[in-house]
Amino acid sequence: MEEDFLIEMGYPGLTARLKRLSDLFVYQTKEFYKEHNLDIEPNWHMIFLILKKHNQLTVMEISELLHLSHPAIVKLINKMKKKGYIDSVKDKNDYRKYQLTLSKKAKERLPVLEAYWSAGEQALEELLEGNRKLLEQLSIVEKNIEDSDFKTRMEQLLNK
Amino acid sequence: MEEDFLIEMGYPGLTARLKRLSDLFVYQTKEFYKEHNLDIEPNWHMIFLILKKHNQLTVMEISELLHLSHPAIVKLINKMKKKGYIDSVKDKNDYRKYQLTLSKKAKERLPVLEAYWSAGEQALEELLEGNRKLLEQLSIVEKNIEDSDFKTRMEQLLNK
DNA sequence: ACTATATATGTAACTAGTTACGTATATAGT
DNA sequence: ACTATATACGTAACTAGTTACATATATAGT
Repeated sequence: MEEDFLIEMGYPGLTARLKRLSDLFVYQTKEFYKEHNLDIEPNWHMIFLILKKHNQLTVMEISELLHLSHPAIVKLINKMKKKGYIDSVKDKNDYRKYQLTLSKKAKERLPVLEAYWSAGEQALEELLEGNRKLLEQLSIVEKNIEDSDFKTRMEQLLNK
Repeated sequence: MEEDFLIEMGYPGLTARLKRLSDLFVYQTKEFYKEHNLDIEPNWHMIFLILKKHNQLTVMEISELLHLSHPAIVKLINKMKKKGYIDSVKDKNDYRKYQLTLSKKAKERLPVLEAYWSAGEQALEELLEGNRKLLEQLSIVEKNIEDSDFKTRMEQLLNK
């Protein structure tokens, strides 16, 4: 491996390495979809899966299940609606909410999409050399952040 | 840990988890700096360190050492210049290049900044429970991508 | 010396997230 | 029943990266 200063930096290089790797996956997946004329975007995958499992969810429910902010979900869902992959009906018991489901078009497309997602999953398995250590290490960090977040820890360590 | 669908997804949830975690570090570090009235941004750290080590670099050299695109570096450097942390002089042998160095102000600020960076590094060590497994697993993925990138692998696996 | 190609920097439009704020509706307390 | 507070969704402005394209200068080939 040629010189990579983010690796050389050690711990402080981690944040940028996480982003760099995530971006690489996103942009290459986007290219992959484009070349195969799939009319979807990389981060729609999680919405397809979550609605396949739960059938019907609101923006806030998706936001909580994914631990992402609700405006992130709103933007995602709006794009998917525009392309006809999501149906949205006003909740009859609570007029603030919209119940979201996969459209007929989305359900029909699923088998085709799953072939491409499967290739992506296998490629990732190759890159991780067939083990889940990276996922496990991430889970450890995620769990520890729930106990006490990064900023809180920095503040405490600064006052020592 | 309460339900987290990105974790439940397994491999396909990885991309979003990397971004989610990176974003959390960035936004909390930004807050941390703001509350302590440090006039810097989180990703400037790597520029301070790389120029401290190499003394003088061009945009392209930084871009290559960090494995980031050159426009990313241009934006970063322009902000740092505006705040007076970077000096930039036209190269006398090659008028396309600008040689970048840390300004006097930057060098004077370093000892103060290092105390805050140290708190960040220790907080990260806590979150990783004092081992470098996450960094090592990332290195494995980064190395494998150099051999054959994610998209190439997806294409090959799709045609099987 | 001239021309073609390569390199360094800069700019525009994009991705996928964030926080801060606004508006509509629902719920709880008196 | 009225009012205060909480919740759901939406929008704006931001972060930190990307690719695609433009321009200036340098270098190589004839």
